[in-house]
Amino acid sequence: MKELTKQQSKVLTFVEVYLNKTGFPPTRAEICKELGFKSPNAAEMHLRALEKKDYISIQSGSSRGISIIKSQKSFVPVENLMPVIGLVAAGSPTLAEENIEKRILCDPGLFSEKFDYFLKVKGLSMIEAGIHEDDLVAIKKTTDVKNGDLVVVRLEDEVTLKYFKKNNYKLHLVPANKDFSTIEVDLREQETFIEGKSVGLIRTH
Amino acid sequence: MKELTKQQSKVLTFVEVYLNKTGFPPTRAEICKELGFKSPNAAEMHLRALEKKDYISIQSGSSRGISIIKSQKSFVPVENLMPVIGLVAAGSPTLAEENIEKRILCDPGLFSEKFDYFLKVKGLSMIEAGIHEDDLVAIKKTTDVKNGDLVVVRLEDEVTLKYFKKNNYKLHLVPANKDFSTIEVDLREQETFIEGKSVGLIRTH
DNA sequence: TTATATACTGTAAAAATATACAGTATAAAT
DNA sequence: ATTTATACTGTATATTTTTACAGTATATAA
Repeated sequence: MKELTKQQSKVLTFVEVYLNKTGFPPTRAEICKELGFKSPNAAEMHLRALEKKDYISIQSGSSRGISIIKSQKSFVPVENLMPVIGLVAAGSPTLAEENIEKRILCDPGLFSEKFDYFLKVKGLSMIEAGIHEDDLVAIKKTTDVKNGDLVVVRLEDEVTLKYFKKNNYKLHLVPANKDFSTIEVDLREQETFIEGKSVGLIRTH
Repeated sequence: MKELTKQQSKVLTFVEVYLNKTGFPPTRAEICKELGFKSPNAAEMHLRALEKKDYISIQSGSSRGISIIKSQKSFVPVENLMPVIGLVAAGSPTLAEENIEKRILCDPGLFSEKFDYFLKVKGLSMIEAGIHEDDLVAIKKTTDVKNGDLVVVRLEDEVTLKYFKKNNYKLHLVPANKDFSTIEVDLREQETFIEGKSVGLIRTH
């Protein structure tokens, strides 16, 4: 694919944005208005250049006869690429790009509730809940959790996935493995961050 | 959504097809040519009706100013809508439309191997493998299975999900629950159909 | 029977649009 | 020093396109 000049790139972007917004391509005049050109010929020339470089095709004689030539890039809407975050020992499971192991194509509404990311499970502390190492647990970012919910909690710099149980000032983070013991936290003494709760799980066999 | 007349439906379909083919909407004249009308007003009237019924919007004064109003139906490519089949006692888990409980948007390449459908798990026979009731197990249609694979097998009219183990003429269908016993099959005596194997799992919490 | 909706034809004109042609200006390449 | 590419202005015009208006015909509902 040939390189575009700055102006050509702007024109192409505008055509795509316009198309996205309205469902049909812009006229030369509309391109001029957007980019501040005073002559329709300016737009015309850029379109011709884009056509020569195979970014668009122009149906001559037709109004708004511009088609974007689809590149091989995936056309999956970005909101359906859900990030996978490793359950790292230190720090929050933030959605910063550097924490994202990969992205998975699926519907954010795949489970009963919408979710924000997948957390990759480390360790066997939840094995009796049918949650295995390397399973991807779908996490919805929320602090609104109830007793019995499977939650992602951060204590100091450690992030953990456990069942949530709270009475008064006492927080119990309950594992599902008899070899592990419940983490007991006094909320008056230790700061805790509820990162979210699990709404689903996927596993690759 | 209001019902369309036959002609309105034809016009709408043509607009969609044209849009798909060219990337921009047709003119009244083009609609007329396609549907055999002799007056542009015929197309105009159908478009107005489609607009009134909220199937399209028309940007007045603009050429080709037709936008399709996207219904709530997903416009996701059909190949990414994976069918979910209930694990019914009788018959093959076929992909016939009547067996499909629903479809789920996700990538067929979500797991390590491509799969063809989801099977909804009934019962607790695989609980120790972390497979719960109502989990959706991703099944790849294949007869090429190895010992240790999690397979979908049909015996007579019963379909079951078990671990696969075979030596000579003896087939063992091994559950993962000590309350269940292994199903033993003599392949010389009983016909068995290997429907496929599991390549992954999803669960809604 | 008289509306009312569907489904057009036919014509015409105003407005939108593409597009050709003649220039200007500037920076980088040869 | 001259070409070449980029990046426009400004004008004009042929063509495309929308869209209004005046009709016709037929079936269905009130």
